[in-house]
Amino acid sequence: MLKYEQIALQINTFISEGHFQAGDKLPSVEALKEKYNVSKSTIIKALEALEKKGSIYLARGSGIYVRNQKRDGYLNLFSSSGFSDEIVGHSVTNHVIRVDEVPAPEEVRQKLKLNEGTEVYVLERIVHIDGNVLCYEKSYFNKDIVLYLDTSIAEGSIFRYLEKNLKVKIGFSDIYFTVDKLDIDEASLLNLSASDPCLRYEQIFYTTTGIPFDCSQLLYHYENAHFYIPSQK
Amino acid sequence: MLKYEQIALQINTFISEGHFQAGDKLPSVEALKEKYNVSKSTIIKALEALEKKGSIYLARGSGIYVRNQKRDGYLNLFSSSGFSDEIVGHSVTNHVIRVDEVPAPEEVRQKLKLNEGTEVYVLERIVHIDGNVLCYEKSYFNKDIVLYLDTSIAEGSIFRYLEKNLKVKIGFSDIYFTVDKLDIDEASLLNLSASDPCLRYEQIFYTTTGIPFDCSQLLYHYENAHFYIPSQK
DNA sequence: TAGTGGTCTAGACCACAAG
DNA sequence: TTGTGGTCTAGACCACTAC
Repeated sequence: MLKYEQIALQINTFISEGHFQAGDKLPSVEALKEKYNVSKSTIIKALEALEKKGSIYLARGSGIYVRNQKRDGYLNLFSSSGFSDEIVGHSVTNHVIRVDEVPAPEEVRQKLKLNEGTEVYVLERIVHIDGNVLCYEKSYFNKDIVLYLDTSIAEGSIFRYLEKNLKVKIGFSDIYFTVDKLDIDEASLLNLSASDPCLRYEQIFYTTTGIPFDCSQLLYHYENAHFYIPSQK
Repeated sequence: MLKYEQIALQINTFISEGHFQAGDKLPSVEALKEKYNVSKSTIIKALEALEKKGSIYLARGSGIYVRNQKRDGYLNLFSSSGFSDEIVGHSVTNHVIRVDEVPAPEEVRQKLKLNEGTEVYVLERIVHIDGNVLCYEKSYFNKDIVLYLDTSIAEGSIFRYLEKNLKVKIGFSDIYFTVDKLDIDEASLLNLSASDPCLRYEQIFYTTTGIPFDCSQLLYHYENAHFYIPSQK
């Protein structure tokens, strides 16, 4: 683990353990630099990582402050590679509907940049949070990257599996979403009624080298899903 | 303007002028460093800014590549301080319903950290995009920061006015949203029907020194509003 | 193994907030 | 004016990709 990551982690842990209130001032860069025995740039790099996550804000000429904590139960769309890591203190369970290997549909082929006839993994599952339906998810995976997938893996955190077991390096993603009405079939999956609202959410994940390997479509339950984005100018 | 900002701007302009396709490789850090006559760190800082915006991605050991361009008409929630700057090639117009000075409601007082009885500006307006209703917006402004506001200002870009005229330094913001059904009054504002879907969106803006000065509630039209987030691991 | 991005340092200098 | 965050440099060394 890199120096700046370690420092960021330590400071973050210290904050989330409740040693600071929102608005509290942290030690100055100079002080932190001496505490951790590293150069100024390294401290700043660590602090910028925390700022990006929404934990703190850096006020030039003034100091380093703890930011408001996000509302409980809100999904942070910022650092989003799956839910499981995000919602601390809530139980997330996945109910797998199916895992299959099928020829990639036209639309998926384009998004994953695959040739005609290429097979992909399809995964359908329902995600529950604290026993309530959070969303229905349909994902397609490029088999060149996601070498293997089965139901028991899909019941857990796929991204953790990809990183730890398959050594996939997840780089970035594109998120697109819009609000819509549910059709009858979709409604039954979410225990809702036809024409109820939903968030239609699409996310395409790329490796660090820019290969798209996961194209997912999600339907979020309008009463159970809430979102948060820490944004910066 | 800072060196790294200038470089970032130049590279970005070059890309958006269409000199590159998605996936194209940019010159190496070494080459850029010589081209712009700056140190390596400065180039990297510029590139990281572009990466954050979603224009490029940096692949260690491989190179710098142009990222897919976002879908047309999608609002980029990442760098979001108002719409006007975001949606290039689309006409955005604001129809102001009212601008008033009122005692801050309880909820607003908490979010803007104001004392009881403090007056705030309220602004209500409808935002149109290419002639269609995009959203209804109700904003409250801290009068200590937003010293003056009137209808003609609210018809334009408030954030540009705040930065240029009032020298407000916008730092960061918290975004919260959820999907919901419209009630009758809300529906009529958006030219929709009661119980149609909508995106209920709230954003609290802070100055660079952490003072909350704008607390806005928006209702997005479910057929006309689409969103995009370039996300990174 | 060559080339590319990324980390880290030490230190000069700048820009802003707050007293 | 003081202290604090932020930019920028030059250069050593590291980690990864792709051949």
